[in-house]
Amino acid sequence: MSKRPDLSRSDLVAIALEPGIGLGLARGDHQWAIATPDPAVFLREFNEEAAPRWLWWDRATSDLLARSRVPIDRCWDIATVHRLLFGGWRTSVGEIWARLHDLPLETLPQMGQLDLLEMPDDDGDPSNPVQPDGHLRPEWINGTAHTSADDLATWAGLALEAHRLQAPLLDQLPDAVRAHSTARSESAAELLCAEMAQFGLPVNEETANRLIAEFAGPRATSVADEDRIRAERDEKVLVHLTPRQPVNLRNPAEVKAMLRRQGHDLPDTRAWRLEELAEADPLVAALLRWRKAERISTTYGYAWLDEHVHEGRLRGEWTSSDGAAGRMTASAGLHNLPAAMRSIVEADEDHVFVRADLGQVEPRVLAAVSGDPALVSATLGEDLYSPIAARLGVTRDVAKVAVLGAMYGATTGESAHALAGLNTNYPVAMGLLEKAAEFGRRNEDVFTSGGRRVRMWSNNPGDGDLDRAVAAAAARGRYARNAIVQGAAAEFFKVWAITVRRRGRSLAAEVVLCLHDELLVHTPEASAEAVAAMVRDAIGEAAHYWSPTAEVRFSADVSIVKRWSEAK
DNA sequence: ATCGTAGGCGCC
DNA sequence: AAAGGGCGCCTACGAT
Repeated sequence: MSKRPDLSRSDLVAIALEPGIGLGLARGDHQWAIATPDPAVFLREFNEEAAPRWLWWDRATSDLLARSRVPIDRCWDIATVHRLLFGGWRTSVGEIWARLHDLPLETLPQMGQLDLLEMPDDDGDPSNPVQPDGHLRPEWINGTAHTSADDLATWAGLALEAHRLQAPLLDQLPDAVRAHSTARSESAAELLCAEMAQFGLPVNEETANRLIAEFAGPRATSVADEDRIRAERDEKVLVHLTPRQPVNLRNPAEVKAMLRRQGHDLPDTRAWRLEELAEADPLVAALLRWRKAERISTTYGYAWLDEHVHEGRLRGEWTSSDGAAGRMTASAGLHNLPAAMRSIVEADEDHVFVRADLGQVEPRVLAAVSGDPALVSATLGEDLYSPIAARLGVTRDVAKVAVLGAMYGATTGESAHALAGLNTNYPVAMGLLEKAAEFGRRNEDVFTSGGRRVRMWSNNPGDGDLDRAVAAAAARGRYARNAIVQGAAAEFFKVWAITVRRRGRSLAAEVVLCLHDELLVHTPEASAEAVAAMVRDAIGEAAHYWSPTAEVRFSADVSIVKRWSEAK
């Protein structure tokens, strides 16, 4: 193993890092072991010199890179690409290796279980990362076996081998070129997720405390105090009951019974059903107000603040493709913070947010992935629904509902009539959706335009009830119909996000939030205008890289704000 | 006690 | 306008 690798930009170079130990690299048939307490320093140097495409096993490396802020743009994350290829999301390095080598999953060594008594005696040489049965050794996967830079070089070498087996699987997909490009963009998005988790979302804690107090009352000083605050909140609803009686408002069945006694016979007590009754019945109005307050105090109250907000940063876990169709997910309320609380998200001193959200992204994505000429031409203007409405001879609202209904699988209501018009005027797009739905009903996996496998699920084999089987098939049809659009939109969005991440670096701009079609970029005030222009320009760049149909137009609302809640 | 599920609601 | 797709997270409750 030589000391100093000679890398070039076109190379694919596998890396494995372990702080305190060093850095292992592998390229072609060569491996390099560099013993150093701070491997990121070396990696940063190599990256500046040559910027090859870095290859690594999984999120563990992304997390290390995010922590040491190594500015990497081009990468390949084996676990992320595995999720693209196989669908689903629960996976591990051990399972990935096994599937790439056609090893039985039943014999997969269990991580973290010290079955000392059952240790087989023909376990082989523990310094070899590969067991005699072909599986990877758990201590190598969880890193406890990485005790030297040489070990890291070996581990990087295995990542290279995994890539050699993985890349050809992308070639088997209908659009191999596109699938490879998705593999690269999804890998970079995974790195972005590690960085967002690390950086956190800027929050003004003072504002947060004040707002929570407004919605949920003061911070409880004791358990008894907490009970008192809850009882007071409940009382505002119960006071409307005649005769007065105790009702557990947190139990939907009791609430339903309470409403029935009040003369409202409802199948459930969901807010949209209650809203139309609220005007006439003060009890219902009070119940809706109660639910909002209860929501904030239980989910986004002081406990949430204490757990997830520290030193002005809200931090949660980010995953780049956990969603069924490959959407990003985030914990700690980052994706579902109530609108009423978004004013707590505030840029640092001398900083602002550039906030941008893609307009009508899903129907535009449908146009791109189907190539339907009529739908493509509808994307050319600012508003996509107006030309559709004109073509169908309906109002814009009806056209919108119909298009959304077609993508979500709606079967009833006002949109049903307009749906027929969609079928005759946009047969290519509607045909693609129907084809996906048919796959879903038949319980066959579907693929996004970028090549992501979206897994279907089977019925309970023991459950022979025909109605339920039919209902399940219909549900899979709606699911598949939506997944090919939602999933492709997620892929396009991620390309946009990583483009902004890359181009924002020289402007000190940091992507701090991704929300399906919306980006929040934390930016020094001085470069705000430049970042806003870049974010806008990045849409075209992302579309050029991603879009299967070049003519489709995408656009975004971009604004410069101090707080997330501002502007739109 | 601990787990999974259902109803509910927040967001897209 | 209709109530269709996705996610995370809360409480209550029944099964284990």
